[in-house]
Parts: sequence; C-alpha cells; structure tokens
Amino acid sequence: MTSVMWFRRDLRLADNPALLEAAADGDVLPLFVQDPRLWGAAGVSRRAYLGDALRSLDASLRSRSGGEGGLQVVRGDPVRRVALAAREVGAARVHVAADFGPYGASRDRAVEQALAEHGIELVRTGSPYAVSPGRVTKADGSPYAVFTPFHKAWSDHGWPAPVDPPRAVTYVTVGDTADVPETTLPDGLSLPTAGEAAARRRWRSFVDERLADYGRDRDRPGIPGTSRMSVHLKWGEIHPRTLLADLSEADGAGATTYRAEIAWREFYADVLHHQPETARDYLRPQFARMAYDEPDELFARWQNGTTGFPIVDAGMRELRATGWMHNRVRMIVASFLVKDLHVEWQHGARHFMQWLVDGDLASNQHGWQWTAGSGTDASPFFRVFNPVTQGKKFDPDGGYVRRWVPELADAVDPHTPVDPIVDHAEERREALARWERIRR
DNA sequence: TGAAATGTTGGGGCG
DNA sequence: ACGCCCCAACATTTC
Repeated sequence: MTSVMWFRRDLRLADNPALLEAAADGDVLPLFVQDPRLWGAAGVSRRAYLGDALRSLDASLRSRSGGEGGLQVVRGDPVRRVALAAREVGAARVHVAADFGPYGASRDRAVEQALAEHGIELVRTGSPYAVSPGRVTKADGSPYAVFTPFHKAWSDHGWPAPVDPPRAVTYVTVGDTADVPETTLPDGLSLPTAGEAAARRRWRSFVDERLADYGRDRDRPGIPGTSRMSVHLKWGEIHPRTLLADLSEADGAGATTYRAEIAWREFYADVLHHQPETARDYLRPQFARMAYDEPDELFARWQNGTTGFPIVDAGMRELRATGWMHNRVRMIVASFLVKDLHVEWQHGARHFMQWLVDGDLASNQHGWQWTAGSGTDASPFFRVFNPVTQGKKFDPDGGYVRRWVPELADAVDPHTPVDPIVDHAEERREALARWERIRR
C-alpha cells in the first residue's frame, strides 16, 4: 500500500516520526503543495530559501531512490491537491506532522474533511515542537501565561528521543512533477545554505565552537555567537528534539541558556495555539486603545534603514540583505518602531514576516507583542530601549554597525546618530505619555 | 531580555 | 582638626 507524506514545514528525513509512519505503510509519495495563500505573502527571500530547501529535500529523496522518486511538487489549494495526489496513488492514508498555526490548523481540518469523503485518513504524527502546543498546562488544565512556570512544566513534561530516518523506503511520484519554483535573488542578497545536511553541519559547529560561550556572546551582533538555527527550525530541516538531545549531553551555562531559548519558541507556539487571534490582535486588549501613528515616510525610513540611528539602520539593512537579523537587534528596531515612531507592532511584524527567512508566525508576532508591552509575560511598556546606549553596550567596537552601514565604516564613534529622524528623549517621553493614558 | 531620575555615600579639596 | 561642599560612584525608585 502506498501512502502520502505531505511535507509542509518539516523538510527533513531524519528524526521525522510522520515519515516513519508513512514508511510503515509501504511505498511513499513525498508531496509538497505550493499553496498560493502562503507563497503570495512571502517575500523574495523566503520564497528563494524555501525553493532551495525543497530542492535539497528532493535531492535527498532521489539519492535514496536511485535518482527516481523525488519530491512531488504541485501548486494550488491543498484541500484539492492533497486529495487528488492521494487518489492517484490509491493511498488510504496521508501522513503529516501536525500544524498548530492558525492557518495551518484550519487548512488541515479542511483537508481532513476532503480526504474523508474519499475514505482517506489524515494521520498527524508529531509536530515541529519537542512538546506539542496544548500539552503543557497548569493543574486546572488552563494554559500558562507566564514563561518561567511554563518553562519548568515544559522541562518536567519531557520529550521523546530523536528517531532515525526510515530505511529502505521506495519513494514514488505520479504524473508530472512540477519543478520547485526558482526565485531569482536581487543583487546584494545572500541567504543561508538550505537543507537538512547544512542544518546539521551548522548545528554541529555551533555546539563544538560556540555553545560554551553562548550566554556571553548571544547578545553581541558583531560576533557569530548565535546558532543561526532559526531558519532550519522554521522549515523543519532539523527538529528541536535533535537539538535538545545534544544539549542534554553538554553542560554549562551556555547549554542552559540555549535550552531556554528553545522553550521560548515552544511557549509562544503554545500561546498562539490557545489564542490564535493574537497573530493579529493585541493579547492585552487595553493596548488597542493606545494612540498610535499611522505608518508614513518615517516608517519607510525604518524599513529601509535610514533612520540615522546606526544600530537600527544596521539591523534593518542586515534583514534585507540576508533575510535574517540578530535577535538583540530585532528587539532594538522593534522598540524603535513602537516607542520612538509610535507605530503599531503589526506593521513591523508584517515587514519582518515578509523579509525573514526564519519568519515563524508564533515567535514573530509574540516577539513583537513582547516589545510592544501587549503580549503575555511581556516587557513592561516603560522599558524603552535607547538605541545609542544599546548600540554601545552590545556592539562596543562598532563592528556590526560598520559592516551594515558602510558610510559609518570610518566613523570615530559609529554609534553617534547622523541626521536622526526623531529626538529619542522626546519620543520616549511621548510614548510614556500615551501609555499613561491607557494604564489601568 | 532598560533607562532616566532621584537618593545615598564617602573621599577629597579647601577655607 | 573640622565642617562644608562637590561630585563620582553606586543604589534605589520611577516610568
């Protein structure tokens, strides 16, 4: 019996329980549906990265099938396309890793229904998380709203060990397999290497070379102190379980800090699962009553990295050039948009999702809500980052700013603003005044 | 996973 | 020697 493995954001063969389930049924049709609803919202970087990741998966599958049986890529509404593919190979089961995002979850319910009309079952095995959203709850069954107790309960809950890739599977395709779409990158844009093997190599070198100092270096955008796993986690080229298994063999503060970062990712997925509307709406509704400014030319200056605040401009330019931005700098530019320009977080979140190759809805939206003060367990609104102080503190030699803002390459003090679009001290007072009006 | 304002302390200059 | 002031350094409070 042939079954379908429908890949979505789990583009790997190793440590993939859903794929093992599919392989247990017999031959496997590996399927990817290019969904216009998701594809259309993605910026050029995300589309290009996803294309690379799919080609890499296709190559892995082919190398295990003597050059045949690569990834079957189809375009269109998954509700129609998945059922069509399953019927073509006479599958009784379609295997997936569960999707807990607002769109993905409802899409899967619709696909499940469409499949059921043909007597085909949608089988969900595993998820992109060590502990699936909804599984960690307080004693009374309600979800956690504060990170620290969630973190503890999540650790206590535990997770299974990684599983091996399936052996001796025959991968099949049917009909015409569309090519994975090629996306031409504009000049000056360079993306990380995609694929399962690249993800594992990168992780290995992080553990060997950087993990011990992670606690110290993770906040320094000028040095390669972070793991850069976000994009691989986003597309499932590596599973957090794999990372956690390696971390449990490492000790020291670096491993503990890194594990907590994985827990933040799972916490935000849990929060979004329980409150899907928070992908758009303020989690604390009183923040919707605060006075904001409409995005205008200052917003455009933020987007293209010409605010005159060096660390802000460096971050925004890094984002456009690489599809990624250092986490410390994400917080700084987010604080600047919300508290210096008084623009609602949703505008910033949308810009991030368009450009980030690692753009994950739960982490992105709730990271923004954290900065905006409106999220669960969020930063208090009165914590206003001073972009100059932050720059000096976390990029003390100016290396990061010099790299991404070349006109400052030879500046004596590269963190001194040049033609700043706002007066930070003034806008800080303004932000606090607006917040004062919605308090309590 | 802040920053600025305000408060406190203690060393040292100086009459 | 003493009191006074200044102010850096640190601590606490406030937003």
